[in-house]
Amino acid sequence: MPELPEVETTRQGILPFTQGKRISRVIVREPRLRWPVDPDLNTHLSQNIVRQLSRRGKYLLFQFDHGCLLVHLGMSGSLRIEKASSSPRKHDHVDIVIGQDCLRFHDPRRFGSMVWTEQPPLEHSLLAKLGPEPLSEDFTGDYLFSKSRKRSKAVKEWLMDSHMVVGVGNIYANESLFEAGIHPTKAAGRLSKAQCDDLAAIIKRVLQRSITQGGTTLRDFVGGDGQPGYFKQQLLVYGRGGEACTQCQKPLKEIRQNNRATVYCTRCQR
DNA sequence: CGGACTCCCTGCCGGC
DNA sequence: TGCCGGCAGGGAGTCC
Repeated sequence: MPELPEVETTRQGILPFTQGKRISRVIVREPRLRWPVDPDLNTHLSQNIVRQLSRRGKYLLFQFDHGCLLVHLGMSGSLRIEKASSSPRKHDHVDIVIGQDCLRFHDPRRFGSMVWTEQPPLEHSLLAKLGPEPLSEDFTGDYLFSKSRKRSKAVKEWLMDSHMVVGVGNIYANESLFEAGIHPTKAAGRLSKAQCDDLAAIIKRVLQRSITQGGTTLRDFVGGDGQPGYFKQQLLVYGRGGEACTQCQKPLKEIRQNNRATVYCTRCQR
C-alpha cells in the first residue's frame, strides 16, 4: 500500500526514464480505475514531452505543455519501467510507451487513478484543497496546534485527513503517534503545544527516514521484478497488535477507528 | 461547516 | 485439498 514515501521513491525512480522524454503512445487495457480513464488519453499524450514529473501528496503529476496527467497509486498500485516489448502481466492496466521502454501501471484492486486535466494542476479539484506537505516548512507544531483547536476528532483520524496534511496514511499515523507517546483516540483539540511540536518533528523524521530507505531499493524496482521497499520489519506498532511493545513489553492494543486498524500501547501512549 | 458513513476492488487468510 | 466469507484500506462523495 503506497504511502507518501513509496510515492516519492517511485517518482525518483522513474524520473530519469520519463522527465524530458517523448511519449510514443499509450495503451489502456483496463480503463475501469477509481474513475474511468479518459478514452482519448493516447491522443492527449502521444508525441508530447513530459516537461516535469512532480508530486503533490500521494499524487504524481506528469506535466506537459498542454495539460497534466494526475496519477494516484491507491492501495495496490505501482508504476515501473519495463521493456515495451515485454508481455504485460495480469492487472497491468496502462502502458505509457517511451521509446523502447514503457512506464507500466499495475493495480490489482484498481483503487488507483489516472486523470487527465488541462487546468493548472494545482487548481484541479483533486489537488486544490490539500493540506501542506509534511516535509515542507509550512508543516510545523504551530500549524498543528492552531489547526487542532476546538477539533473534537480523534488525533489519529485527524492526522489522516489530507485536507489537514497530505501523505500521512494509516501506517504512518500509527507509527508517529507511538513515537510521540500520544494516545490515538485523544481529541485533536486537547493536544498541548509541546505535543504538536513533537508530533510535527516526528512525522517529518518518520517519513524522511522511510524515503531514504526506499531510495536504497530504487535499482531493484526500476529495473526488475522487485517491489518498492516497504520495511515492515521496522514498523513499531502497525501490524503488531497483541505483540510486545518495543518500549515497555506490554502487549499492544488493536482497535478500529473509522474502520481503520489502530495499534497502540496503553502504557506508553497517553 | 464538521462528522459519520459508504463505496470502489481483489488478494489473502482463516475456518471448515 | 478446496471452497467460501470476511477483511483490508485511500479518499472522494453523500448525507445530515
